[in-house]
Amino acid sequence: MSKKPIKNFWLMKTEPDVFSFEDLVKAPNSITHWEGVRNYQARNFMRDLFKIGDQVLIYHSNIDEPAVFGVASVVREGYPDSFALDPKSNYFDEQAKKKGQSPWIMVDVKATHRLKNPVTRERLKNEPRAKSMMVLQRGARLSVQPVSEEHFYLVLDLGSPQKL
DNA sequence: GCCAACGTTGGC
DNA sequence: GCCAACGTTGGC
Repeated sequence: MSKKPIKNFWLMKTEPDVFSFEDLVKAPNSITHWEGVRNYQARNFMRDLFKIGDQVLIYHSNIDEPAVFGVASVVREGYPDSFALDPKSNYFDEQAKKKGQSPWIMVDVKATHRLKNPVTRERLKNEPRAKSMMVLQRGARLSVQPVSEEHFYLVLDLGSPQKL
């Protein structure tokens, strides 16, 4: 008898002007490395808790109507974000370069479902069952956040996911 | 474009 | 180790 693996659920924010869910869909095999996370708490989630098969809600922030647009799954667990060492990258980290080692972590994710009805922030705010979602809390800036299983499936229910 | 909330930096 | 100053995020 094998133990059922514990799957985690996450939400990752992205600014669609920089990288959108559709950009992820269009990437080779719909896979990309999620570079540029420069917050320790978010990094620690990716380093310590992201497991292959975990499911991720992809959320667009900093736009008129912030919303969850799709679902991705983790296909590679945490590894060093080498963009921190590349002076040409927007995510260059001078300190990391000096040390010759990147303290930052990235993961690879693959788009699996597009939400036919993107679930807007407004919609979630009007949904009592979503009230405690981290992304809705005042001042919640964390770009990588845990999501409960209940909230994950609630968003899917509201969004009419289509398999890619 | 504004600004509240938050994280980081650096002087002391 | 405190905390003011500063920079960034991101909703509105």
